[in-house]
Amino acid sequence: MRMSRLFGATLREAPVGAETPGYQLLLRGAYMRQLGQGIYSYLPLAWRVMRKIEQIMRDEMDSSGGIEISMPIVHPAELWKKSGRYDAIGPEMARFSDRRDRPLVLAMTNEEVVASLAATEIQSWRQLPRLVYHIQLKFRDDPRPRAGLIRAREFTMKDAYSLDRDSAGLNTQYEAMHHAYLRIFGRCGLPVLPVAADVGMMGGSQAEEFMYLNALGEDTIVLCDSCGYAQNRQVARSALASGHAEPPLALERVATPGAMTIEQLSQQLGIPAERTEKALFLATSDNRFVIAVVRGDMQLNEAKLASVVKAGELRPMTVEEISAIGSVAGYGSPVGVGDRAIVVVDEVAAASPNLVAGANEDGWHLRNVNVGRDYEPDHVADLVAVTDGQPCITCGEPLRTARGVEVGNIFKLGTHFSTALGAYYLAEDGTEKPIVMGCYGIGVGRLLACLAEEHHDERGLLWPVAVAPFLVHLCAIGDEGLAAAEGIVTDLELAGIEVLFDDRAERPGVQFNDAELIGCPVRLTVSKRSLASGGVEAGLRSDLDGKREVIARADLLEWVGLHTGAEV
RNA sequence: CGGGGAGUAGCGCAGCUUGGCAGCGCGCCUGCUUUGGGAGCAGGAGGCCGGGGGUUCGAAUCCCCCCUCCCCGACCA
Repeated sequence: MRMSRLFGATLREAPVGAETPGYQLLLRGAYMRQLGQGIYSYLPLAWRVMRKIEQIMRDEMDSSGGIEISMPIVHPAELWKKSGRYDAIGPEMARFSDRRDRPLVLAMTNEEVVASLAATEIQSWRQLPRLVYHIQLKFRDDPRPRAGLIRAREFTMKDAYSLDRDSAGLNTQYEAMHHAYLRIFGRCGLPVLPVAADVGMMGGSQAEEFMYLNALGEDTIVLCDSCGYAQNRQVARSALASGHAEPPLALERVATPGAMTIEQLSQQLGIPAERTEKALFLATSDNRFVIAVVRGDMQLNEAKLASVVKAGELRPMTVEEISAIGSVAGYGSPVGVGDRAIVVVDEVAAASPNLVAGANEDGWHLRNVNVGRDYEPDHVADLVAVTDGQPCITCGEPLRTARGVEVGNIFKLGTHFSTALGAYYLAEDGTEKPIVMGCYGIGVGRLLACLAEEHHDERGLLWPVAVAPFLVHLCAIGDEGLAAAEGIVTDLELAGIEVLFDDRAERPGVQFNDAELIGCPVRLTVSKRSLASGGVEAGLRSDLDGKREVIARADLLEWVGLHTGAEV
């Protein structure tokens, strides 16, 4: 490819608003341009990287028994109503209607379509297992897009769906996808960590996310360096002491004027926070009231609570709502008001006797509150957010937290979608059974963006060979260089090597800077000077300060193959 | 949605407080010179100053409304 034909020019300065280094370089290097919030055009360079990533995905999906299909991006709303997600999802899904007012949606993902296809195409156990996948645009009206392709609204996703007779089959395909994903990220050159994740509100029994650990990530991951425990904070647990062993004491009112927070409370009463409990008053989106209780020294993990009460999202109750159920903001507890809300108590708080809790009366608390005696919880469950330094649940060593970008996930769906959309098969024993599904996604653009964050230096991008837009960047300096370059390009391209040929009449400094910005693995330079010393100067992008060798034209292919592992 | 910030040439910015010719750097075009680390000289093109309304003799500048984009918090590949 001649650089003079490339669409898009490199920029000396990054446009405002591009905050992360990888995103800035992708813009400066003429890889992509923003069209609107969370919406991007891919220029030729990024498009080539995308296609290479996709090809790696196809390769690994196919060798895992997958078959590629292509499903629509516009779906009848009816389909999503059948699965229950039309109402469950909210404004994140783009909804519109056609000219006859039939409601449509833009695909966020394709479980419904796959289930609906399976309903017509799969009749017999003999046709299972199956794995279908496609690579296609998705639209999610994300409330807050950011960091370029790390979090876009329109994005390309590789999504695969497994169809099985039973959960044993699902487990097999799930495991296969787990390993395929590790190979995909490995081949692309992105370090990832699989972590256990929340299964969300659509049911499902197991989920893992593939995390690229980076400070710009939006997920918090809980890690144990000693035993390798790694889970999303949404589900992570730690080994926590369950409190003091002492017999329950008599309930006692205590005046605590102005003690609205745990900190003030423990100061006033001269007791540690772990001898208190705090009650959080929350409401579900369908306006069910929830009182969540955790020990005073711990933080509530809302994702865990939402999963217990099967709520999509939770909001704090208003002061008015809190008084309406007989409590007072700042002095709340389930004691005496527990029957007016769903009471969910963290298992550590439930096992801790004689805690100080709110009296549901302004300025008063209660001593020696005991769960089960003073109020009856509807659920006792793990509700606590893990924080740095807490002991690991498997080995007891201190945990640490890290930020990560979720670049892929695998998910055991079960039979929710197949039953909702009528995807049944006839089993060997003659009975009709629902197909057991799994789904497996990777964000292609997000993967590209993560690669840019991972592989760059102060001068520009630095692509791994497997995904580089071109293997070789050839700078031709001056008329002599330009004349000699033509033949070299032909040699390389005939050998199957992708060359980005800078045929512009730019000064050497401009060409070199652009080459470093664009970041192809090999840089070749041909000029009067290099020709005088016997050929073409060759160097690696990853070793800018390393020695550059002059290679005879006849030995170029060998040099490139040797230094990049490329087939020549 | 809540909080903070920004829209002026392709990109980066000044001008706005105190109303009076729309500017600077880079990039772009033409010519000459130059050719191993973002060249020099000369000449040039390019603007609904985000949009609408208002105040004023006069608005990029003051007032009101709207739109867009970015960043920080609740959600996802």
